[in-house]
Amino acid sequence: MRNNIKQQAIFLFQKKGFSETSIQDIVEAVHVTKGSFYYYFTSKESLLMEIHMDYIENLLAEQHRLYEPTSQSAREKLTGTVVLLLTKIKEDGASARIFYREMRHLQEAGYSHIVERRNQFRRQIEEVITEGIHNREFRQNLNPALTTLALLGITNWSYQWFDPDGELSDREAAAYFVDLLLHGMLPKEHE
Amino acid sequence: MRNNIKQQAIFLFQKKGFSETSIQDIVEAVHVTKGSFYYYFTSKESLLMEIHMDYIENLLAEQHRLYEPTSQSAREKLTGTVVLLLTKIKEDGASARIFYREMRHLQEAGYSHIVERRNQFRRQIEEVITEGIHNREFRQNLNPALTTLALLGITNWSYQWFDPDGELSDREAAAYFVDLLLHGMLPKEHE
Amino acid sequence: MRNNIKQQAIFLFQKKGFSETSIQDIVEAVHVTKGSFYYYFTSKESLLMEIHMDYIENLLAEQHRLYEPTSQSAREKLTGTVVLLLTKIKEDGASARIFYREMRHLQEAGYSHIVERRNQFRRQIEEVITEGIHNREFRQNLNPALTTLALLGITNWSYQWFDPDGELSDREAAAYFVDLLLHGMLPKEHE
Amino acid sequence: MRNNIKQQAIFLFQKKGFSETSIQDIVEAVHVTKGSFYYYFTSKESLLMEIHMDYIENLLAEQHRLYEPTSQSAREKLTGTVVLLLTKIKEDGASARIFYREMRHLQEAGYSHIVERRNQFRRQIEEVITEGIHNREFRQNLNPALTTLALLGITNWSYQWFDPDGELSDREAAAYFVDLLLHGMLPKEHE
DNA sequence: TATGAATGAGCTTTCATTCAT
DNA sequence: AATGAATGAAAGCTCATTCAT
Repeated sequence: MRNNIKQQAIFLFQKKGFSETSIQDIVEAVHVTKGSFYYYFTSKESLLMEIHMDYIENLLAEQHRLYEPTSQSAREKLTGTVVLLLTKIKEDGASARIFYREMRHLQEAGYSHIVERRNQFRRQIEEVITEGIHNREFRQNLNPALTTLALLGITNWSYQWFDPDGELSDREAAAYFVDLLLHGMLPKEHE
Repeated sequence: MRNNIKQQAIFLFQKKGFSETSIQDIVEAVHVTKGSFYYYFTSKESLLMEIHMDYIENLLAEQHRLYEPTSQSAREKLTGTVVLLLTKIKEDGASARIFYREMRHLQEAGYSHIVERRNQFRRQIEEVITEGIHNREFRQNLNPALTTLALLGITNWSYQWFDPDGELSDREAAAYFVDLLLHGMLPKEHE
Repeated sequence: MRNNIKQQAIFLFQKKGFSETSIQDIVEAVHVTKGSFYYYFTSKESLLMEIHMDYIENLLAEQHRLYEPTSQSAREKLTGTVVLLLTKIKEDGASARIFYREMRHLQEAGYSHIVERRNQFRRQIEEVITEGIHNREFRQNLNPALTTLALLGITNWSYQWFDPDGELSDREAAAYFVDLLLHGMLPKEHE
Repeated sequence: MRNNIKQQAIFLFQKKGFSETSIQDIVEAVHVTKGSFYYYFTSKESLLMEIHMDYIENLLAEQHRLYEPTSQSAREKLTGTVVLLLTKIKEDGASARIFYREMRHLQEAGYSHIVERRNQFRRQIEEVITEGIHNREFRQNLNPALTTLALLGITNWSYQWFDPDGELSDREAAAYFVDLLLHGMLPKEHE
């Protein structure tokens, strides 16, 4: 039940937006009464918070799993990150879209917490890039912070156009973006 | 007056969101009455539409001006595009954020129109890239559509973190992103 | 309209209690819509506050008028006070009952204000009694504070049983209570 | 358990009011579940009725014990009554305050019953006064009904200001009020 | 050109109560 | 004896919009 409500809410928040989705909308979709909703959740906003928490904690856990093996090169980790983010769209696209759009409806305390976790995710990517620079896997004059923001821009923007049922698969898109990021748009000198 | 209302609305929509901003909020900010608002605008949504139209039409006009001179290389046009988009944040940040966040509140007719104009902007970037491939300015196996989406991802995501009053200027950020897109992250072979 | 709402609210609050009276109840009695209510009052509680303010300010004004003439004896002032309070029941009984019963529904700020004004009314009665003791109009071992509380107890309790349409008039009740307070229940010594 | 619930309810009803106290509030205070509440009480209102019954029956019993000994003078009985009522504040203040404030939430049948018992208490005081008049303990032109209401006003109003932990004890307050009622405020003639 | 009164639909939330277990 | 899930009605309040002036 609790989970049922959450799933329907994710679907509706993503489709119509948090403010535009009423508790009525949610309980109608789940075929229960408003009373039931408030038996399981203390407020509409606490439901949103829970959705945010589920999403970011899961993402951080996957990032942790990805970066753990010390044997991997920075380049492999970076590729893994892009794949992770694009794959998430297929599986968790609705949650992700909510995450990047409805955060402002959280109240101060929850908001700060989510921002902190979100920054953590970003900083860990920055570290991988810094590592790659030291390794000489990447070029020396890269700016890790800006490069991370570029990477996140590319992947997060995908939530606006990527169609999991379209011709282009998540892995193909990820592969293309990694290649673009690594090699750039210019022809190789010997071409 | 009309313009006054629009400016305050842009500020409030950006700060609090479209749904969270009431007509009351707007008219209080402008120091007029609700009646006045409805003298100038037929609905809250038509005001939003107008804000969207102003933004996209202005953007398309600037794109037109940028791409017109046939003497320019694809690379120069691309650089210009990134600079244009990042510069807009400083000057028009609020409108831009509304544009990418509140579009869903437009009703069908307006929505489609905006989407069409937005696609037009995107396709014209695609064309520049295609041109550059033919020119051999860019490498031959670039995917113009995906590359454009990467470029838009990087620039549009900037609205989430770019601080016009921060240390990094809009031009510096643009320069870095263009360089990253063109050369990629890997070291040059002879390095 | 504003006043109309207030009058009906006073009637309903007195009859059913503040919490038990819904905005719906009030607007139905006035034959307007809920929207109208909130056009005139910012909240149910602010309406209650206004009722309290009207009541206590009016009472203090009447007390002021009563105590002003310096020619009057303490005894006359005291008589006037009892008459004032009992007369108010006939004219303002509903407001009075609300005043002594629903104060706790005011929020902190308003509550403190009302308490302060209420104490002021009480202290001014105390002063009259103190004055009468110095004058030797009253006996020397009276406790002004407790005597005032006794007087207020007698009059305020009247709101529980006094029927303005009954056989006993307000003036008769007042006369009796003044006499009782002044002379007590015991027979005179020479009786 | 049953009693536990009742005690907590008395505390909460007195502190927050009947309507403002939810079943949830009560069961949380007792550390049981809502289901348990309804195992012991049929409704919130029946709990209130029971509190009222406990209070008034106890009060009547104490009055009975007080008035029984035929040897006592009317004056002694009256003094006993005032002491009884003021002492009750210290011991049963919460119940008393509920009694005089929340009666209106009882439904018709229970309400009438309580009113009847309450009147009985009042009438028995009236009888003592009537007795005292016949005895010539009190002056001949006393009105027993109004005098009783004055006495009840003084004592019941005490629930609004009397602080059992303050400097003034219940017995001292009672003594003062009895003295005031018996002798009045005026100086003795030979003073 | 501008106002202010009025509306009605809808919102989030609370709560006494029921009932199968 | 006690629980916890579920309900439905109603609460206070907000808000885009209308319209006579």
